[in-house]
Amino acid sequence: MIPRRDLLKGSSNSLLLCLLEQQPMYGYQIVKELEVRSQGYFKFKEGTLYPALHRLEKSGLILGKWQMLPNGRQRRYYHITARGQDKLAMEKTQWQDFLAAIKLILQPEPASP
Amino acid sequence: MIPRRDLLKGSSNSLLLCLLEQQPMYGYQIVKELEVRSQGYFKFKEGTLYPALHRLEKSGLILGKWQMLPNGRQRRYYHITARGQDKLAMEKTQWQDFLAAIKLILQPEPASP
DNA sequence: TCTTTTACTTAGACTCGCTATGTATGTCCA
DNA sequence: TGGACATACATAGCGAGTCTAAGTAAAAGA
Repeated sequence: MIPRRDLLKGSSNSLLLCLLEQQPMYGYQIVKELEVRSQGYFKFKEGTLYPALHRLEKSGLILGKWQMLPNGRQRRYYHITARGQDKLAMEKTQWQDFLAAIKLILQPEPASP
Repeated sequence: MIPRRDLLKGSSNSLLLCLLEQQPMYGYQIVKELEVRSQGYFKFKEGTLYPALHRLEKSGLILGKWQMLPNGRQRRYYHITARGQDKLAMEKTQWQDFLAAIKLILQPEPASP
């Protein structure tokens, strides 16, 4: 199985919002979580993930909060915002529309009788 | 319905190969055909389509042949090659894998008992 | 101590879809 | 005849987003 990660373009935002809707997470955790849940398919690179998170935060769709761990280390936990939830709902719909359009090409409808 | 054409990235090659597998077509026809079949969803721009066709031809996946019309005009008909058919079969599989991975994120599997 | 893992950041390359423009001809209608 | 519109292909340059690659830093484990 060869993952086609270029298919990701345009979907990564939705994936991230979707994860963060389920619970707040930090970057490194997101990478691991995506990999585990997709059974190894998604392996976000840092160069993909962090800029994406920064973009989402800048757009007000997520909010990052630094959190201090007992051992003194810091993690940046991202929470989805209300705007982010609206956006996610919209993107899910758009994703369905896209799939439907693709299906029409791959399996052309027979002409109506 | 707002088409999310950026989802197209990485899928346009497959779409084109898929169309051309069904029958040889020329550029302008492809644009129209995609729009009709997808019920208006896909509206390839020239700046998307023609470079894509050139790339596919350069990779040996399709083959363009100029054809003279009775009225003296020329059209470039593209045919899928054997390599193109192999590639398409592979991309369909990869597309399924991608969908499966997405689904795992959107609808997390319940933990096994 | 040394390696691996955790954790975040960013610069630069590359791909690919888009806008915009150019060329040229055919068709339809007034 | 002239103008508008559809047909038909091409490409330069922009922009968005993913990747490679490198840097920083500290905890955990061998």
